[in-house]
Amino acid sequence: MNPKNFGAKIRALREAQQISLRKFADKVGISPTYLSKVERDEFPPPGEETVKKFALALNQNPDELLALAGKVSSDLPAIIQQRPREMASFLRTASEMSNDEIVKLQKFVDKMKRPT
Amino acid sequence: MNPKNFGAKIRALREAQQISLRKFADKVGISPTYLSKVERDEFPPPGEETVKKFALALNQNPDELLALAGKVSSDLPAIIQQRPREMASFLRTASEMSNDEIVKLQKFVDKMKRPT
DNA sequence: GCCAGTGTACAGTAGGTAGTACACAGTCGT
DNA sequence: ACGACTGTGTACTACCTACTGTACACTGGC
Repeated sequence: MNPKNFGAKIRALREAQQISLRKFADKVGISPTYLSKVERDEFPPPGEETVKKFALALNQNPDELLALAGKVSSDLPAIIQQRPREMASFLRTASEMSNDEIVKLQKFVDKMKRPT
Repeated sequence: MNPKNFGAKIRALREAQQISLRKFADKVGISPTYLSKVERDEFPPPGEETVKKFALALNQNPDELLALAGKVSSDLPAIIQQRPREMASFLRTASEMSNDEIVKLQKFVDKMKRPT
């Protein structure tokens, strides 16, 4: 929930790929210093764009990595804003659902997606 | 979509209630100066908490007023973060739905809410 | 024993967000 | 014509986010 172990996760993933801190920093376009602090959770997680670059470089799901960073991809708020009442109500209901219910809901939505 | 007429809306609502700028500023806990600028869209909309106070004082739906301000209530991102993949996927699908489909979805969710 | 590469400590900064204080000008009732 | 309102222009400000540059210490290979 809180972004306490974001950095640790990044470090673990990076080390698993055998990339040096400097190379990785280069790849995602930030300074090694900054990355070092972020990986040791001495600094809070970077901004949305940078986290997305992390996800790309480390083959992770961006939404999940962003969640670990305590953020959400900015397209989601934008979607909510287009139907604020409906989406807010939906999300608040969904937050109380069990996993089973979420699965059912996903299936229902999937069916709507495919024509008929 | 963009918060261009947020201020105008606030002013209209406030005038409809016959409340003076100063009284209203007092009520929501900000300075009259600031409110003046906000109402004329010279300043961007205030922060989340302040907008919620606006909504309360003006009998508006907070989520809708927040949307007009280009924001979302912070509990919604928090909900997304608990199931990032599912919620992100759902929202992106929902953003392409017609109004009819949204209504259908709402009904489905409602049915899940009520036990059996 | 050097130097190339590893990570880290220290000290900053630029830009945005969410406001405030003070002083002023116009209007209205008495 | 005075006081008590109304809204507004000018000028800041404190805090936060998302970083950077420089310099340093340690380790391994040649």
